[in-house]
Amino acid sequence: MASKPNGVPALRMEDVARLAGVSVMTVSRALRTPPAVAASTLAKVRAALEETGYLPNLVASGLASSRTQVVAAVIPLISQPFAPTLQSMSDVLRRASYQLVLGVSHYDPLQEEALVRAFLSRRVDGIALFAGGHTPQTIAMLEQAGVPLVEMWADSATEFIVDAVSVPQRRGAQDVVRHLLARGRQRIGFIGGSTRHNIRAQARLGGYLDGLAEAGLPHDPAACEEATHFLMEGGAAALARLLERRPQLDAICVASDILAAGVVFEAHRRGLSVPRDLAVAGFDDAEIARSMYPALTTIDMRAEDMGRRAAEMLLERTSQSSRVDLVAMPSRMHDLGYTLIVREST
Amino acid sequence: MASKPNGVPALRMEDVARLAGVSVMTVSRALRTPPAVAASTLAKVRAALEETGYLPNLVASGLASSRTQVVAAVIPLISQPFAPTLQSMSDVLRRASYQLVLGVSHYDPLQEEALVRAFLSRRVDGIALFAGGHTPQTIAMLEQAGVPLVEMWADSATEFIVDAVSVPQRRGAQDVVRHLLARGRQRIGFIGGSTRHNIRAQARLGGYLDGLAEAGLPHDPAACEEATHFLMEGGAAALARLLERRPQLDAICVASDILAAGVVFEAHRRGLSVPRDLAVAGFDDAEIARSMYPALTTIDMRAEDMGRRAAEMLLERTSQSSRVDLVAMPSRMHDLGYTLIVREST
DNA sequence: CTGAAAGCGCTTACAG
DNA sequence: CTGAAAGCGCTTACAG
Repeated sequence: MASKPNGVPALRMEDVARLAGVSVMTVSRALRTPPAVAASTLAKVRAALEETGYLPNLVASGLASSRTQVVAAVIPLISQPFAPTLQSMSDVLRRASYQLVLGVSHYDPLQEEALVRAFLSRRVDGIALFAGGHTPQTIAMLEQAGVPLVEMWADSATEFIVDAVSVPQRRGAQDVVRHLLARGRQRIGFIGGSTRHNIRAQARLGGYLDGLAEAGLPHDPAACEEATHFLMEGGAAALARLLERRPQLDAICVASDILAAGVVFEAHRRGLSVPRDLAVAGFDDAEIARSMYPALTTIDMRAEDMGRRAAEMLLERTSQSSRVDLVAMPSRMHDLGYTLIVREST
Repeated sequence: MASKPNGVPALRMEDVARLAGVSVMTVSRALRTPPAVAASTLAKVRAALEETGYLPNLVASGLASSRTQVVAAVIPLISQPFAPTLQSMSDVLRRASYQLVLGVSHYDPLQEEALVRAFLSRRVDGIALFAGGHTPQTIAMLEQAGVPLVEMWADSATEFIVDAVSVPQRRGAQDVVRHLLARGRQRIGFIGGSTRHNIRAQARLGGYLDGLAEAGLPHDPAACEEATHFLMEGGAAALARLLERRPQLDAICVASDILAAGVVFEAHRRGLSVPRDLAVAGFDDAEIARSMYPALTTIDMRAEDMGRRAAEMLLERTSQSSRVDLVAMPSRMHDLGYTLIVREST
């Protein structure tokens, strides 16, 4: 079975035990709870470990202990602004001896469902999802599995399953509009991602509309445009469509920095100066927001805190037991707040 | 053990078998090799599967079969230009019923070693690494484990362990210099990443020097700068340092599009027009290269083909047996070539 | 502090 | 086409 063509099998704990002159249980203890082993025994085991270069079989230990020490995260896209969230999540988990595995859903509830199914089959000890847009089957599987679960990037008004980390995105978008109005802009357009299956896109559009309403400005549907995909090109193309209908806009509230960067590039391509001719504000405080010229005014979404807090919430659940009752459990929502960062683009 | 607080244990194959009135072996076969089961039996099993919502325990099956159906990739950074590689890798692997798991090394050989150790402990069926910069321990572990292995993003002249997918990056950088010279530029600077532990950075710097030498131009070390990190800000800061020493440069050959974007932003910030005052060429054909204004001249590194081919090479090895002899095995290098893409920035 | 026994939930290999 | 037995390499739970 697990043998090379030339017949050398993989090392087992038993090989280490024989070399150290102890039982496998003692090797197992030396690896997991060293203080529970006599110092002299520990030294013998460690010497044998060193000599053989033994690597524990975590598949076997996962089966025996019903704990895989793996946590899964399903993200919509493998790109900014999610990288800092994953980084901090991974850091917190690693310190607790958990490994983070990733799945990418492309904003597709069915792909998310397939990923959740695969992760549950691998018996991960916890799952982090992005809030909203789950299929009923996904939720049913999670409840049946009783796996610790946290949702991230929720809006503070969002529905969620048990635990969530949120940011008041709707209010954030409203603050962007207030800021643009305070800068003297009156004809403010909006570019966002598809609101289908995406509560973040919905919340941001909602905040834009709140901001207009608060100022007594009418909602002009023709001044709103949906980007076809979350790439800079998507933002550029959306601005082109928008300006064709409403060439007199003097500001754009954009629901993502990636899209906003594309908006700025397209404005430059058309000879418009940002912010003189067109003010552009983004969302997320992604890397490009502070790096590009002009630097983007944006909403800091606490991406790093989001990952840290999500990981901590998961760890609290996993420490309780390997299976939890998602339905009966009191749910928790941790709201992180946000900050409007004013830079050169507005 | 694997039971909820309220006492409901996780479903096992045995539960499905009992409901379907067959043995666990028949359920196992129905799941993995349906044609080996009689149609009427299959129907009964499938009904039971459906009714229970059973999810196979892949941890147990991994232990029993010595195959986890998981392939690991260790990447330097979770960002462009690696996303398309991971995407195509993941697609090819999924079609073959393998799952891709990711590790991020931050260009640190010790972190790579820790990741490889973790993946080997989880008994992944294959590992994809970025070529170069491995510790001796990493290589020793891989050889002892006998795990199928492929290295990506090698330069065609690079050393590698067994299998590799490469692009002639050195020649690519040389072509960039030729292109800049053909555009009439004479004072061409260079900005790259740290060449420490990074054969890609080394190859690209080498190509730049080849290009100068070919044209009979002297190598001016003060016209070369190393970015401190692979972010746009790193490219911007590097240009600032470079122009302080050599303000008369009329072109910059940059070893990465991300850095090149930062270079363009910094040029704009200083009131320099790109390409009129300063031509800027990147490398990788990352998303931002075609999206930004001005769009970047760059080298298409076949990022997508790289992932596809790497996955295929791994699958060929895993199909042979679960353990392979990396030392005795004939190694294979697949070179993908590259394309110079001329856009607005030069 | 240490170890022998049983078991985790599957698959392999074999028998019928 | 189907199933009973053995085993994958660990950990749990218990005994000493």
